[in-house]
Amino acid sequence: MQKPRSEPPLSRERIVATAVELLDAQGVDGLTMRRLADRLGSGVMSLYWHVDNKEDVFDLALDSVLEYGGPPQLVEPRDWRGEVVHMLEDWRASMLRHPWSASLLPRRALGANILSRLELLSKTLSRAGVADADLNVAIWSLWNYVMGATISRANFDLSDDGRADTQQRLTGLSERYPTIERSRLLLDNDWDGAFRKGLGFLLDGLSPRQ
Amino acid sequence: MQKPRSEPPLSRERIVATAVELLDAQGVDGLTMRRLADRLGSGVMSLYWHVDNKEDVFDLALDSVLEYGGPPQLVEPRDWRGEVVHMLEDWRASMLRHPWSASLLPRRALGANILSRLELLSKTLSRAGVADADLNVAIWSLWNYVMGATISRANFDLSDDGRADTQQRLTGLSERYPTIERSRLLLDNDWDGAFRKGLGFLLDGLSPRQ
DNA sequence: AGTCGCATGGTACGTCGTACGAGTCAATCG
DNA sequence: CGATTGACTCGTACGACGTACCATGCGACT
Repeated sequence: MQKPRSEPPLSRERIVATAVELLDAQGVDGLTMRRLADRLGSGVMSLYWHVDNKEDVFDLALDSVLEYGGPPQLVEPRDWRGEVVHMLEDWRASMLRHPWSASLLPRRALGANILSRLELLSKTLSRAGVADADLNVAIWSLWNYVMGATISRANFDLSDDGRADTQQRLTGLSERYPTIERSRLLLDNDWDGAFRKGLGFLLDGLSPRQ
Repeated sequence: MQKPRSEPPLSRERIVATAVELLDAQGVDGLTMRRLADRLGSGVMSLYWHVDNKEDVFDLALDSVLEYGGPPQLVEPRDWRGEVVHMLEDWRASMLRHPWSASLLPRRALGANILSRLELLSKTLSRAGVADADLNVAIWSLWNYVMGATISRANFDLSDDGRADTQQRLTGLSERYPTIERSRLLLDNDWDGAFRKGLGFLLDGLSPRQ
């Protein structure tokens, strides 16, 4: 008589993967150690052999979601703008696939995958001829832009339940915020286009002057 | 024999103000309904008469910290760039005075004070001659930049306890992230300067073309 | 056979958010 | 004047949480 052979043994990787599943399904508040253990078919305290504490799980889950595969071969290696845009759009897409990551990131330290992306960004801009004095500013500006855009967007996804809500809240406020209303700022759904266009403007500003 | 006359009556305002104090002192996880009630000299459940639940407290505290007094009289009314910069720097400063706000913002809906700032931004850019088609993109780009910059900065404040930590972690990683190391990206402390400079680049990119 | 590491998980403690309902007190009404 | 009402306060209690502590099982090595 052996165990139902249902579950492979616990491991850090399996825990993290399952945590990501749970976060995707239930959001930040939906992840509890008990639920996580349930899904893994293990006892709660067994997790603590592989993981320091719940914060650790958050850190690992977040970093695991931010891996970058690198630019596609299609891109000309000299096309620094294309490389930067590709990496940043991939970054944003990764986070939007897991909206909880946006609300988690502000409280967590920089994981390995974030540092890799920053390193790549740094190298690319440097090769593109951005002056050393401007390099850090450029990197932070791009990073900030992506972070802000992603967080705003993810936030809207969460707080809108089906748009009708916002629609209503806004018409109630339209006389107090006329310009917002007129420009339909909060109803414009073309997030991807806006992201790309704004990124373009930012890169325009950052480009080495001729 | 009367009560020690120590505490004024409960009110929504007093609750929010005390919540902000507590958040300032103890951070996001330091705010509990019990501690809040203690500080107010009241019973825990009394809070629930004035406030829906803990989430509500977070929302109110956040919005209360983001009020904007408007630009100083010194600024030429035609100086749209100055106005925008002033408002955005004030925004950033307000949030950095209360670092918990940065980690709270990503999960909350837009409060009245945030909408006011967006409205002001919108109006100013519109008057400055930004094309209608670019207006939303411009607003979001600026908002995103400020959000990202502030969140990153607040996060560093929290996670660095005294810098020595980061210093050490980084020297361990210097061979893996050479460009970051070389540019001293994570050790450069001139956050304010970087913010202003990056904002300048962004505004350059957004400025109406001549 | 005995020992030792890795790995698992049951029990229990302290803390949390908050539902429920009983209590106080001033203003209002018959 | 007593009765009623509404605004407000709060003690108790419940279920869920993170995790400290400790007992147990298991394969490898002596």
